[in-house]
Amino acid sequence: MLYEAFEKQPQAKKEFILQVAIEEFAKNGYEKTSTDVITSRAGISKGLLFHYFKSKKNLYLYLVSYVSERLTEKTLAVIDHIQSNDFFERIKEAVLLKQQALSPYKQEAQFLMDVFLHPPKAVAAEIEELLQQQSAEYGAEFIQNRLYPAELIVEKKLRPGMTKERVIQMTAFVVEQMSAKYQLLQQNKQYDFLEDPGLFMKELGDYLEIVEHGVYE
Amino acid sequence: MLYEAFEKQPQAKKEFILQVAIEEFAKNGYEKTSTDVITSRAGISKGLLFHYFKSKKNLYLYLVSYVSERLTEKTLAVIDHIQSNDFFERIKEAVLLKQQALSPYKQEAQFLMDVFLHPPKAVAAEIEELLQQQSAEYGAEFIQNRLYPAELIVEKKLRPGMTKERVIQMTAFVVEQMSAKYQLLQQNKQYDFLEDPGLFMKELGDYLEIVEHGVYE
DNA sequence: ATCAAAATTGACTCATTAGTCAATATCAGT
DNA sequence: ACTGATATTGACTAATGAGTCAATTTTGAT
Repeated sequence: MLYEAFEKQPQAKKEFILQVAIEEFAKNGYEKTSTDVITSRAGISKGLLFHYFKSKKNLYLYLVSYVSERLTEKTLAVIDHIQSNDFFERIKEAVLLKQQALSPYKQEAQFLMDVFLHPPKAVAAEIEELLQQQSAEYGAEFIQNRLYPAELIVEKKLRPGMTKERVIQMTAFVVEQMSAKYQLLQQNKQYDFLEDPGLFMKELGDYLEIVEHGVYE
Repeated sequence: MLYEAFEKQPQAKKEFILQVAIEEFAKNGYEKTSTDVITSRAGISKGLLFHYFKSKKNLYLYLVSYVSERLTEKTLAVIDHIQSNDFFERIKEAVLLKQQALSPYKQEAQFLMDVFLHPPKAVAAEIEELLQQQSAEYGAEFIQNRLYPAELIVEKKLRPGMTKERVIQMTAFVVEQMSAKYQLLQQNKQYDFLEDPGLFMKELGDYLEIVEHGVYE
């Protein structure tokens, strides 16, 4: 078993160590995070951390996997509670629900977003592989289809030349880029959109309304 | 005069040193760039670099200023060559022209984009200030108005409830986020959109077409 | 209580890096 | 050629950080 020394520790201790590590990586990024700081904050010796994980890189990859799994779980749990049966309403509802569900996991969300946006060169290849595997395992395609269900797009109302694929592509683009944009604002502490999704949802709503009118009729 | 020891060097030498530094910072980011590598590649001693710039931070800020000025210049030069008188056509033309104009300055473009996207904490405050000042000096507002000229939006054709401001906001959002997205692809060497703007322009065109239909009539 | 295995420590190594400074080389004016 | 000023060097310092390991503590079985 990989990391068996670590895994056999009591759950509370494991979680505390991971939490500290996530905080540090989220705050400083991979390179600038010091294992000395992690160990002293977590109240364990340096030797022990390396006994558990062998290397900083392994610790980081473990965290990526751990956080990704947890957040995917939360996202999945939320996705079935969506009520709306209109394509665009549904997306707004989904974004809002997801935001709410993830609001207790701000550091984790920030950590993961950072992994995607600035994968440290030292671990880029391994991360790619790991996320690929995990997105297969957890059915990223399935989630995508729940989030942007093609069958809710009213084909007959589409403008000539417009396709469902293009609708989905543009909508996903808007949602993803908006998330990234506000993530950046949040990282620079200019806005906390997990606390108050108002501004974010307003801008998203404005854009989606334009998209809706842009693809239909 | 700031950095007078450096400024009084022959132009060619100055440019070579700056070029090397830009390359290194663009490739590695602020933290992971080593002054040892810069000096050895530039063929000068370490002491000399610090004689010129006092600190790594100063060198970085100097580069931000230098690159930002040069690229803004190039952008300004291009902006008057735009022919199109349709709001959306004009934007596509502008993006393409700008892309072409900046294609000999790939490293610089990447460096600057990186400064915006991941400002190193150690210099974040100074950068903010510097860019603020420079955007005032070089008339960022002016450029913005040339790129997204409100007077080319046909007010009478706008849907009820739609405003010119919202059109501009959404259009700018799409253009900026597309640039950021492809910048990231380029950084990960998955696509070179300065060499071949085809894919980029296709996606941008698709989106802008939806926006156009979304705001008019 | 004893003892072997496992957990844990923290001082140490080795590599790296920003920044310094005394020594040396170059140059300009006489 | 001489000299003072300026340009340039590169070995050195001090700090930091990943990873190691011999020594110590804890644990659990008998």
